[in-house]
Amino acid sequence: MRLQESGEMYLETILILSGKMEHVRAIDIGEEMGYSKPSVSRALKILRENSYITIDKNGYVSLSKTGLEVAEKIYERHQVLSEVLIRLGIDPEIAIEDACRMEHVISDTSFEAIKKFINK
Amino acid sequence: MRLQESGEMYLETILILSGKMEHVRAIDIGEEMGYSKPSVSRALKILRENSYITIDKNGYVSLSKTGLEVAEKIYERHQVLSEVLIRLGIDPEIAIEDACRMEHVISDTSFEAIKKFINK
DNA sequence: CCTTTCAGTTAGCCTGCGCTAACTTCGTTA
DNA sequence: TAACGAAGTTAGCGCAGGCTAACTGAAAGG
Repeated sequence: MRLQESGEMYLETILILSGKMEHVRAIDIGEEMGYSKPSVSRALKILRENSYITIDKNGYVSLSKTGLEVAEKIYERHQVLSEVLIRLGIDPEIAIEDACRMEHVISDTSFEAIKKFINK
Repeated sequence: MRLQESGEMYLETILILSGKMEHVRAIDIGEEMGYSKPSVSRALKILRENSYITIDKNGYVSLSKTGLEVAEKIYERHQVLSEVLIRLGIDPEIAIEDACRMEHVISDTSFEAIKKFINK
């Protein structure tokens, strides 16, 4: 199952929250993303059914191997793209917003080229 | 009415086709974009209701002032972003595909910064 | 111990935007 | 003139992914 932009955002959010708190629950994800509980509940169900995450009996959400791979890939893009835009002189707030949308639409090829470019 | 990515693509396509042919019809747009006639018909109806285009009695589609502004804005982004990616060494085919998705998600601010960057 | 609160789920709605099937309309051609 | 083909429209489906309302179940407090 091919993950949509929405699914990628959930995985990235889970990764980020995992760095901030011991246990990540659906409610935390909803608060972070500004979504309602049912929206999160359904999204997590789909991610779980496709083995991107696991949810234990306490409701704690963890990324699976593939989920982590996706989340890290998107998060790296987020970081690198923000960095590029900020270096071009854009206000960090706007840069981050734009990076957040661009991170889902760029091909691996283009992203690698951009990354290589800023690393020199 | 805030235009979605889909609406922007239709306007951009109309602009491009206007440069290639005398009169642009719904069927031409559908062929160019790979969409069915009903999809195009409905999209054009919405664009017409929101005054982005006009359609004369022959079925010839024209961009209105605002429609043309949007189309040119998107088309410029398309050109500039493709150019940037190609300069980074990316295969033109991939560069164009990526530009085609990025053109809808970048803020004016970031786009202007990127444009300024490649112009020197 | 009962009640409240919090987290999560289920049911079902809405919008955007693809699609097919089937109809209309009109111009060309046998 | 009858029929065919091309273009456009209407009706209605499907999926993604938001939402609210309302339910369940467990923990916590008076």
